[in-house]
Amino acid sequence: MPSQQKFDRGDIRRLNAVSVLNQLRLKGALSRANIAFELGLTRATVSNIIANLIDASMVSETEYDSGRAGRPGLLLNLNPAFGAMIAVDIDIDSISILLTDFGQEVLYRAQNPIDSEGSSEATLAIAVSMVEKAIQLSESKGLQCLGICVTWAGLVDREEGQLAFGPTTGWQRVALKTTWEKRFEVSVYVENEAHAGAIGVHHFGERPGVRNLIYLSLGGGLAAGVFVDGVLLRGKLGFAGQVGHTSFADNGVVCSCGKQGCWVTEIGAAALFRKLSEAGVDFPTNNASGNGWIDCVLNKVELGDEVVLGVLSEIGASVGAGLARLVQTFNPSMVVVGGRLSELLKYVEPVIREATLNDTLAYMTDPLELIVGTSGDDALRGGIATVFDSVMKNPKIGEMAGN
Amino acid sequence: MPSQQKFDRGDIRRLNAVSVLNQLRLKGALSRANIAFELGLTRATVSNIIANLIDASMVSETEYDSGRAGRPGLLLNLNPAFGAMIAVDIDIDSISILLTDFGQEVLYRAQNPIDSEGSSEATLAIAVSMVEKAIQLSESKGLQCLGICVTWAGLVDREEGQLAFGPTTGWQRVALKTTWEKRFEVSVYVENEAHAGAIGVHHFGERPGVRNLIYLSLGGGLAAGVFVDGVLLRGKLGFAGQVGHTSFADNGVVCSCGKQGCWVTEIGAAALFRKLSEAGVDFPTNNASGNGWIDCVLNKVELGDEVVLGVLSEIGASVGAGLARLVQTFNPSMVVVGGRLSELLKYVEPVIREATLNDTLAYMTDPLELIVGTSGDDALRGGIATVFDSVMKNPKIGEMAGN
DNA sequence: AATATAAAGTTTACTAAGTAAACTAATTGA
DNA sequence: TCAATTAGTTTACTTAGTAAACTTTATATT
Repeated sequence: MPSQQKFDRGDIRRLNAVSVLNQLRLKGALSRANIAFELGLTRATVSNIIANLIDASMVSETEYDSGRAGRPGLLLNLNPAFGAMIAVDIDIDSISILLTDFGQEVLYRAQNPIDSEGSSEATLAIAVSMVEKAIQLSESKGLQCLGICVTWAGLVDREEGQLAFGPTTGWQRVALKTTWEKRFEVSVYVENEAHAGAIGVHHFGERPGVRNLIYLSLGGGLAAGVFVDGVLLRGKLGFAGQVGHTSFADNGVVCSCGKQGCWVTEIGAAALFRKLSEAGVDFPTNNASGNGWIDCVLNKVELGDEVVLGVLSEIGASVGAGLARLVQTFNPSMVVVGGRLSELLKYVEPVIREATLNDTLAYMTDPLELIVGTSGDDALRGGIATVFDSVMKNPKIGEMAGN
Repeated sequence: MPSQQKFDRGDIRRLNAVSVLNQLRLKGALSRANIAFELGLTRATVSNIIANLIDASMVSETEYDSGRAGRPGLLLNLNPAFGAMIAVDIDIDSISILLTDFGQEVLYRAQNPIDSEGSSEATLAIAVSMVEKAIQLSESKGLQCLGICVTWAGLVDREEGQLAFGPTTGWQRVALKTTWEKRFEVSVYVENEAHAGAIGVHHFGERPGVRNLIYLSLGGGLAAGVFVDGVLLRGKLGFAGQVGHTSFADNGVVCSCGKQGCWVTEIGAAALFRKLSEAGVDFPTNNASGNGWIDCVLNKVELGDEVVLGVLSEIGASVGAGLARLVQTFNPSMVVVGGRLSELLKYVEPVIREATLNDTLAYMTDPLELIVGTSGDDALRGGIATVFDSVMKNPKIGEMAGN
């Protein structure tokens, strides 16, 4: 099968409708004429497409765009009332959920702790109850749920909709998509946490639509989501970006994966925990498998604790050295370090930057935008973006008129 | 600007015409009905497109496809007489050229030595005379030249059509596209050698069109060309795949790039040269910067020289260790090791395979196809493919009727 | 040998989704 | 007040598909 098969007239309408929705997503309120200008379509065509989208209640007219000479344009927006979208992130010791409307405004946000050693059944039961609550809430606002995206830091089989393998939890082949789709009667998507984080930054970050982006998710685990020429790198089985388990230190620590000296063993949460202990820093060590101790360390950093900053600098240098490899490999325009540990590492951002540039051919990084530390919601936002994209790419024009 | 702008009716015809040409490229002689079945178009539509392509003389009818019940189909092929395509590869100590017709049959192949320390002017003068000869030859066969692709192991600025920086030669900003386009009056493309090699394998290799492929070009330098979901990874500036200069050995040799312990210093030609010397192997050491000595080593390997095989095994282990990082990063279905040194390394292919799998999560490589050693023409073939693709993607239907 | 069946390619009528250009509507500014 | 300007709609047209009937040319069967 070649890379692309045939195209027919339906494709052109569908693709143009997606382009229109994408404009509204990226730029907010726009008139038909604005959109026509941006896309190079005629006003007639855009009017036509918009009529369909309004019929489908995906787009709504809001206010007039006055202030200029000439007839004022009628501004259009994604219709918030079209429905609700849900993202769930299952982390090592907590589950987070985010509910937004179709206009991508947050309606609800919650986080519940889970037992980091718990079974997949126990964990998923909590997730289910959180989703139920979110769906109730959206229905109470008259919004039907458009889809649910679950993100998770492990290998994900998107087609089967299952968690294929979790390096930290040990979970294997945990089915989710089919079960939840039956239960909630909406489309369910499963994504790798780093991939979702990259999607979140790509969709909602400082440069929406940035075409060449490396997103590093650094917490208990370590993985990357990479956008290449505007497309998320997935690989043959969808497991691309497992950079945490690439060898890094010659005489490193034995990793959970069985190998020795993986990058994650030098910069992941376990590495921080180990190095802080070695440095004699006083912090709660009773629950190493959770994330609770990180708050304490964060506190110390904010107070300018030199010893902790020293440890972070050491880790930052290793973050940069590894990033350099990725930069040489991908030649991105932007690198974002996210995940729980990025909240700490942003205090040693210069170290990371220097280590990265130091190990990179100068030509590669001309210029390179490096951001350390994000909102912490990257994966959740990426989950929302995933639901949004799949709704957007399948507008079902005509089918859901008067819905 | 969003990832894709508008689509109009012209696009659909153009894209379908490309799909048709792609079928003919991949599968050779096909009838209109065959193509219609493969692409899911109607026979009427394919007939229509084919009429255009025959008008443009890109496609020709050859023989009848009898043997079945029913009216026999008229088999179609890419029309060799449509024109000639030229690929030039500028290597460290030689220039190679390949001339094919539009049916991708080789018409001429040549190789000339160059002074590996020579100036860019001197080198390009030789390249120009080789191209002139090839063009003369194609014109003597009544073929007009459709394009020239020049490949080169260094950073390439495709848009400007210049060699931006050559790590081995030290060349900087050597303009080529504009000069040659003026001189030869045809389109000229410039490509990085590893990218071209990947294109060559993707286009002409054992799995044409393989969607997730890592191609490693291993010679004096070391770089990768990577296909991700069917698309060649280029990166922001087009410099993606510079994996040779990623740090690899903790206490490694100082590299030509100024850093220490780059992967290329452990597995590139210089590494082989160094390790053979250390092992006391007797081979011509008078011209380390060229490739002449490799033939001698190849000879020894073919005779089963244990010491040389030992050195190669050592290098093979490092090749595999580095490949593992790339496999973890890209999750490919196929890895091909090409370039001059691959002719030697194929004798230690099991070592490379084991080292690769040993450092890779098992889930990633289920299965992984690894090929070490190629025809040696990967970049040239990729150059031909580049010219072909650009002609194919811009069929100029109607414009060149009766050409 | 005559006829049925099968498949390839063409023709015809139709349709969807663009475009261009004219038209109508609603503002600002001289 | 009225010209200029811009937004959105309407109309006539074009392109490139589809479906289905038709023609052509083969093989298979009686």
